[in-house]
Amino acid sequence: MTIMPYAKPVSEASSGQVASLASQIGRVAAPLRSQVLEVLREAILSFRFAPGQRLIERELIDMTGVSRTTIREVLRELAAEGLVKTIPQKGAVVVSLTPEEAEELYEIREVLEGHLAKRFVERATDAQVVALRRAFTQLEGVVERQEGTVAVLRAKDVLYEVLLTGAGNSALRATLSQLHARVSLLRASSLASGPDRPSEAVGELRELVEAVEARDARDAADAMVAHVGAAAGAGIEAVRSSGHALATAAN
Amino acid sequence: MTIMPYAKPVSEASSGQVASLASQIGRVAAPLRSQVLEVLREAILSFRFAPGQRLIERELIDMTGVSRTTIREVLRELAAEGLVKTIPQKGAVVVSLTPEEAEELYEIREVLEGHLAKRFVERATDAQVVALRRAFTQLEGVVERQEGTVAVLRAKDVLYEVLLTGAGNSALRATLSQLHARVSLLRASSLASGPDRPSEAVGELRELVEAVEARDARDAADAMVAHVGAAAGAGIEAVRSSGHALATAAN
DNA sequence: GCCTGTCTGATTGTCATACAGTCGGGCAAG
DNA sequence: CTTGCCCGACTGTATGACAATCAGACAGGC
Repeated sequence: MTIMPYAKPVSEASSGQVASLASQIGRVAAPLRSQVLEVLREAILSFRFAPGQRLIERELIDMTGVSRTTIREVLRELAAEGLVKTIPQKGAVVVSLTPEEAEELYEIREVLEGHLAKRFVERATDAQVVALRRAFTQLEGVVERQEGTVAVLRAKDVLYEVLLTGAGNSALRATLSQLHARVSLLRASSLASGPDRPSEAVGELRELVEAVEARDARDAADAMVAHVGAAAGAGIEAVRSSGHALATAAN
Repeated sequence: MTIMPYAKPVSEASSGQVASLASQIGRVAAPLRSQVLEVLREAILSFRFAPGQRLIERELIDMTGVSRTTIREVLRELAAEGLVKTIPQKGAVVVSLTPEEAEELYEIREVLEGHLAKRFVERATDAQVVALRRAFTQLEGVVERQEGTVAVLRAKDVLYEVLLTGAGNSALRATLSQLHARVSLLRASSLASGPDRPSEAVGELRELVEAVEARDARDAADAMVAHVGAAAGAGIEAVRSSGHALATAAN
């Protein structure tokens, strides 16, 4: 895992209209830091770093090839995101959720995603509703054809993306992203989920999509709440059983 | 503003049962970093650093007396909290909210605080309900006696604290704290609020307290939503008028 | 054999310094 | 007045260093 300093001639864009140009020009500027942040975040969420594992600065330096300064700043950001916990004199440790904490997070998600659904119904354009249906159909296909957990997660992400965009509240998007990231710390190696949570989820989401197409905000919110609630049940159940804080891809 | 490195011979305790003892022993260790973080956060929220103001590392170093390493790590944390925005090649700038962003934040607060009220009704002990009433009475007194904005804010904080504790969801607490911090970036120097938002707020909160005492979760949630909604209206209105992103202590 | 005091290595917390890259603004030339 | 160059101010990143702390090994005493 080596990060070439300024390897990719990409640019994180400074702002506004220039952004699009910047990428064409090949201006970089994507601070090394943000690249490292992405790499580590990804590593945590994909469980290459297991929950509870210590993240030793020296090792991260060796892995990434960047300096300690950079690593430390990244660790602060990860800590603020809730993916890592910093123990004084001990350093960073990948967060591992207790069932109680998981429950709390799901509780918040339920509320916010209910709102998300409601807002989507209220604000989304017809095109966005169509996009939602399309994303759902896609997900449905992936689940039916049993293309594997990763594919399912990717399809779900797309669907979520549609919802978040359609709801038009970037603060909500940011908040939910963070919650999702933290919750997904549950989904560990033991990808042996419950019976077949995926197909159940599809059923729940179908309700959502139909409510949205009917432009019924309340039904949509209810469907979403039900969905998250079910996911929470499955997820937390899995955590409780599988010993520590490892769970499944309940959602 | 000088932070004595390890000024207080305190140490942040390692864990568990020792913690309580540690404080007696006077062991600290509160990493310098966290002290600086608090100082800067406070400085931002109290508008000693105005929204939009650049936070130049060198100056922060001079102000606090800590090294650049520490300052930079703190800035990353503040950025993750949403109090500061980092512009590539330009550094940290105190966030200044646009009316739209403010609206988005209030929207989320509305949802989450409605839930907070509901949860409080469902989970709080009788003692906590009494504490809520007490906090409210206190606030009421402060507002009536016109003891000033600071006193009002402090009284509100107490009331919130009771709610958050009673609701028993620490993730919710963390999320809301962050939202509150960001929203309060609106409340700038121009403390000339609307007509008399404070007393209106008291009225709204009375509804809340009464609903709670009646153990009516739905009413409590509604009251809270109404309260936040009103605060949002006042706050955002103030922002729009007072030019940039300065507003009032609407709430 | 079990408990306790001590030593040591591994790591973090913090600091000082250095240097390239970038941005903004001033200054000079056309 | 516009264009282009130069400089100073900062950030982004790297490096080396040192004190403090913690965990575990180790040895000595009861």
